Amino acid sequence: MSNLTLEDIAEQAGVSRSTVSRVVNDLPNVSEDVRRRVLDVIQQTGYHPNAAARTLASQRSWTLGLVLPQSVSLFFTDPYFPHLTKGIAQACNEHNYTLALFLVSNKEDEKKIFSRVNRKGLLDGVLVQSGHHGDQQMIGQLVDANMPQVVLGRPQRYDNVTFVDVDNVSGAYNATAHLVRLGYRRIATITGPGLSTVGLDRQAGFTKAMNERGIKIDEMLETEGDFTEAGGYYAMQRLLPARPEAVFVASDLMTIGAIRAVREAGLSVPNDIAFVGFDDIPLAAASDPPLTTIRQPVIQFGVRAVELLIDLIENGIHPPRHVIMDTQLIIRDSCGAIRKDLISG
Amino acid sequence: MSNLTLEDIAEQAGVSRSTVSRVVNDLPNVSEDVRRRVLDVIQQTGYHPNAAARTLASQRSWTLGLVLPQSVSLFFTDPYFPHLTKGIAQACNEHNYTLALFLVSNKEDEKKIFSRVNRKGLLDGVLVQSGHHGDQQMIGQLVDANMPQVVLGRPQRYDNVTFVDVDNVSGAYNATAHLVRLGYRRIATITGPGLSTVGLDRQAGFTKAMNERGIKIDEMLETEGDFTEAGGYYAMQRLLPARPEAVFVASDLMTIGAIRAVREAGLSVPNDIAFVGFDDIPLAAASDPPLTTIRQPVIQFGVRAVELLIDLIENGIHPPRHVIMDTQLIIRDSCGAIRKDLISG
DNA sequence: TATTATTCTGGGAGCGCTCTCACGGTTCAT
DNA sequence: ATGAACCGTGAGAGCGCTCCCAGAATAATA
Repeated sequence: MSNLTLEDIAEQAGVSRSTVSRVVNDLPNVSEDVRRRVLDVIQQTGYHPNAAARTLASQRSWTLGLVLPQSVSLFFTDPYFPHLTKGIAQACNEHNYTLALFLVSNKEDEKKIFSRVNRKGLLDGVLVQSGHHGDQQMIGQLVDANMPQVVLGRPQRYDNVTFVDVDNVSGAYNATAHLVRLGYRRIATITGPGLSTVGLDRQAGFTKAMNERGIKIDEMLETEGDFTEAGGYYAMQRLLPARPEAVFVASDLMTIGAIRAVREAGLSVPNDIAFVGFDDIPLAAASDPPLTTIRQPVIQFGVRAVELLIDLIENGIHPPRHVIMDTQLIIRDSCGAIRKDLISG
Repeated sequence: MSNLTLEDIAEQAGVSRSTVSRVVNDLPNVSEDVRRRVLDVIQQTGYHPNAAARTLASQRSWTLGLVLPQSVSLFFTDPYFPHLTKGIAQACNEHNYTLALFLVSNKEDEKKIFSRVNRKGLLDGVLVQSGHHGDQQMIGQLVDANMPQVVLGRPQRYDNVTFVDVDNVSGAYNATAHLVRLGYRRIATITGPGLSTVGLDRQAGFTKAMNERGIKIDEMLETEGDFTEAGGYYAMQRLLPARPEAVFVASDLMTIGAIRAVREAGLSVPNDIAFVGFDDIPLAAASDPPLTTIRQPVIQFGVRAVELLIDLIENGIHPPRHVIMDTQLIIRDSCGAIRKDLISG
């Protein structure tokens, strides 16, 4: 049906191709009369401009790429990434960009994907999720290729790259400080993988809060998770013999796993062990008990990243910008705040 | 850097543009000698063909669209869709297609997205998730526009459209039959939304199993959920007064919510009420208790859909095909099978 | 009224590729 | 030796759009 071209519309409206192009792109210098006539023909025929031709001629594809590296195969497990993707997709719609999704699932994929991402005439710019340090290669290559790029999360080396991040340090700090405030002293932490900046930052926030409060950190009370539910479960089993009163866990999903381990050991949350998580995934409020956690502005995060990228595309490469977004402590039951209130009240 | 064209490579290699094109596209009729020479130049210069130009000339974009309608804003809540997306993305990579993601988040979006999806020169074909009956419009429009399309899940009207679906009826049948086999008689069900074929099919399977076993269905034991955790929770609260012995729930996420309601009522799973869910999401195995459920071949499902779509694109529109995939009963603790075994053993 | 500025419109030259066709050079059967 | 068949190569004509530039038409100024 719609193999119509600009030329066809021009003919039917009795004007030139250039004029139709002006109407389609909403440019000035077209008389009201002509504009209406052209618009009518377009309406009647159901004409849509050909995207490839437009891209070729204008050197703009109106398409953004979202690259999620291999370490994010968690994609379908932790609701964080789908949620983020939604924010990004929404923002793309808003700005009339198309979103191309690149999920790297193995080392072989990575090459294919990079050559596709880097191909001229496909993407105007790229959002890259920063994951383990092994993923950083892509970022460097894109810098070299002069492809407009915004990194999601703080990359390992970030001096010449624009990124958006959440203030993980202060988030973790607040979570830990909250536990201290409630009177806990034997506070443990389940960290993220040591290779990720997110994991490291959250651990740093924990350490900072403990140090500032003058609480010594027992090394038996620090253990590493991998951001999965099962990872949280096993981490907690390792922690249990050291008898922590409270745990700051670097993600909600791991917290859910950790609580499962606590239950299995015949203990209860928060009476025997209190928890604060991170992320505020939808399940956090519905968990048993509801999770006290650090909320990230996930949707806003995605939106902001897209805005930065579009700015980069449309206004050229200026000095790299670093946007850090704030988190928020959400108090529910898992930290025992309510119980404490009752006692002190 | 790479604003090289075919012509540049041709010049450097001392051949014509056509020959370079043949080499790049791995076509025959190029002497080994020349091919090597051209390949060398490409290697050295880091040349990549321009995607838009290729698309314009060949009328093929090597890009597939994935459209998730508004009713799937669950996207970031139920792990099912991310998981499916992963399967699709993987298959796209495999076949060297790029995946464009279209998440409809409101009515306004829908128009924008449709006109983008339908635009010539952007997509070679589209995967559309079938959701509520309100979403069916897109499918019809794409048929009208002659856009190659594969529907994910069975659409309302499906005579002239290719789709992939899971055998929801037999899955639900097996789930229910399993509960009957374990000796339960007061069996309830939490269905999906009445507007979705998935929900309806699973309910049909439940009904069929009950009828075949000669068990009357108490209408107090049927209630509708919306595929969310909270929906399962509230549905279960409605069901509790009717005192069911067992419940077949149309999704794992709702099952998790339902179990939460049971616990809050001071009852235990599976001792007081047994459960079978549907989907086998990753959390199902880690839930407390681990969920007996119907596993869907999610990844395979996505892969199959992509294969069908590519076939449609490359070999033209033949009679629509309907692929139905099998499910599998995964027995864990929530159905009480283990307890029953102990009693009978 | 003559002159200059301003608005509208059409023509043309690409954007970087694919694909058909034609042509010289081999190789084969006749 | 002669014609047919075939392979490797290059030239040319698009694919459907944007965007610059040059006229024509109109409006504003002297």
